Amino acid sequence: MLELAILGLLKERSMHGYQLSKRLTDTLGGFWRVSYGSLYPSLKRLERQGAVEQVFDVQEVGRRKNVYRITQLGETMFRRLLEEAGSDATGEDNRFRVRLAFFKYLAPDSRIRLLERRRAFLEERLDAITASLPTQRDTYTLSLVQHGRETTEQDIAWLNGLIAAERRATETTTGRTKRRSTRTARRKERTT
Amino acid sequence: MLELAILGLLKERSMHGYQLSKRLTDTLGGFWRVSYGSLYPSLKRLERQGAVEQVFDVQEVGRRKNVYRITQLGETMFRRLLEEAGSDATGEDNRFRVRLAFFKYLAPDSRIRLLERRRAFLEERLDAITASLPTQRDTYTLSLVQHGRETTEQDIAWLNGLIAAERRATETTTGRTKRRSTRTARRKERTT
DNA sequence: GGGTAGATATATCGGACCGATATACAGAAC
DNA sequence: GTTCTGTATATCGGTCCGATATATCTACCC
Repeated sequence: MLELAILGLLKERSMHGYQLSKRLTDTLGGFWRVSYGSLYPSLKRLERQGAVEQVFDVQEVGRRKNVYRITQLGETMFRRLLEEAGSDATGEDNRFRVRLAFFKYLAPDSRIRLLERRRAFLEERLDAITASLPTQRDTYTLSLVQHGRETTEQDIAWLNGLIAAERRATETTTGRTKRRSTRTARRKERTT
Repeated sequence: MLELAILGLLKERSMHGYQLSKRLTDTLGGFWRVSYGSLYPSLKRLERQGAVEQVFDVQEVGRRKNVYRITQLGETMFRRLLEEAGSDATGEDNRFRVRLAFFKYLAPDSRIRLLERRRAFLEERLDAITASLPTQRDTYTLSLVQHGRETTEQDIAWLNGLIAAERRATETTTGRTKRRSTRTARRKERTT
């Protein structure tokens, strides 16, 4: 995940570790502050693999700053990691966030596929939460689970918005080719 | 974190690993499904430390099931871990969820203190998010960050509810003992 | 009986990531 | 001048994850 994030950020412009860390906490909306204990080793690993390389600015004399630039191999790695079907929609929530942050590099249909898988995952989580609700006898765990339910519902609503927008964009593009087809009725087909 | 969770669950009743895993995903509202790759080693570690011990049920003959019971030492450890001011309100979100799940074992004033620290942390996060909003030029990261902002706001509102409820409970209790003293003015005294 | 499918149950390995900690230099504040 | 805050890199021990392997129990069908 970290490798994907680093490569994705370095695609935009070359940076050093400290900057990467800041940009990362920014684009991830405050969740997941990367630890330097993972960032710097990861950066070195990527350099060893030839995915990134150091940029030596002649201007900079005094202060030590390890500025990295993404290589061709790094670009390829980035594509592979981004496309990879892995446990991205599933599993830890930040996994999905990182992928979403680099959605612009993904093909529209891949985007929709990923969003839908994420939604399916969250709907499963929602079902599990709802099922576990009546078993909560403790005030605090009850509140915790209820709040979790609401948050999950809002996450799903947000995803629905993203999916709809993505479809609209696709439709407009294809619509330019094949005129009429203002159909928006989509089949929900919940696998329950 | 896992140790705290295990001990807290074993306080209610003795269980084996598989049961612990299920109960944990339940009480945590679907976030954080513990991996067996951390659960079983953790259980062994706790046994080695004398915090838990195996229960041998004579009835059970066939199937191997390692049922664990919390010991006196384990109870002490649980107290320590729960009380511990560590990076609980701060840092990873599940840390806080686990603590909240065992709030009933915490003194009311400790509860309020923890909730307020959590709120302060989330407010800082909210500020950071708001500050980073105008820098987002990408549609997707913008949406991501905006959604993060809303989620954080709702988290804070939820915390406010919990804090209010906690205060109401405290007030009623102390009111019964020492009549007047509707003092609610709290000194924030941020240790910055 | 035989087959197999799915839930229950434990275990381990390599590696990703964290949290704490140390170090050092820059610029501003006073 | 000194002190404080922000920038910057580095490393260590340890927790936790994800994949994988294995075995048993229950339930169902043929």
